[in-house]
Amino acid sequence: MERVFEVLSEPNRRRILDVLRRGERPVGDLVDRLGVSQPTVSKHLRTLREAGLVESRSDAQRRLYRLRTEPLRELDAWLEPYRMLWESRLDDLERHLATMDDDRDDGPRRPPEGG
Amino acid sequence: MERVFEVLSEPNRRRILDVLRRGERPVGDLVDRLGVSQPTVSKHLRTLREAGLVESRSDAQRRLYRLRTEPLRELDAWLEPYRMLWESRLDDLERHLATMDDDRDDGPRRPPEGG
DNA sequence: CAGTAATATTCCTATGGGTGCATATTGGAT
DNA sequence: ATCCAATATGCACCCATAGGAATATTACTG
Repeated sequence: MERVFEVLSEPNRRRILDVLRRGERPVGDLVDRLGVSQPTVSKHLRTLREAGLVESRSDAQRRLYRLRTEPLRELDAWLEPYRMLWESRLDDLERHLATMDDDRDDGPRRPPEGG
Repeated sequence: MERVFEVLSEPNRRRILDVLRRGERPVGDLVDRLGVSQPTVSKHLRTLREAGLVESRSDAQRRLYRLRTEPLRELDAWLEPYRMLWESRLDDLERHLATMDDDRDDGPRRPPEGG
């Protein structure tokens, strides 16, 4: 699970998956579509393969890559208990309350001026 | 989206969310439950807050943190087109075929042995 | 104001990841 | 064997990040 998130955090890898969602593709195709170097694509494919997100088969010199859904199913399963939160009306209530006492505290802390 | 994946890739942060799923909690509670140092928890909470995954409100010296579902909904939306893949029977067919010509190629390449 | 509890931030260091460039490997054709 | 096309790997560099230890900040109490 940890690895799945790490792997999916890279934008080019998600783009690769987006392409493979349409079907099997050779590396060269992905290189063209992503507009990044061939070694970079190959490395991302390796990462994806080791995470089980894609698999490959050989066609002469080419390698055809295709999607594997299993890790994505696990991700979906991880999400499930959270999904229940916003699918219940409970969440709407909480969001309503949150709107009322809005106390975000982003920005950095500043020292008291003049002292 | 990218940031959401990065943030969720950290195990302690996912554990924090798992706890907050049950409801609002002060930092000290999270420190106890996770068994990691207080500064570490505070840093993770900051990361989570900046990613919109949690929000906080003050209760005297304490800060109560609670979950925000919005980024998780986005994650869920990202998953949607992929979910369609395994929800259609098409995927079962593909997996069936994949079982037949199984040519994973993980491990490093080895030179041909002997002549 | 002094003291204390709860939490946040800073500094430092070690580590992992992405990319470019060069090169190795694989498979097919001649 | 040689040459070419397609893809994979190795190496160096830089940037981001997690964690520990120390310290700062905030809020309450007397």
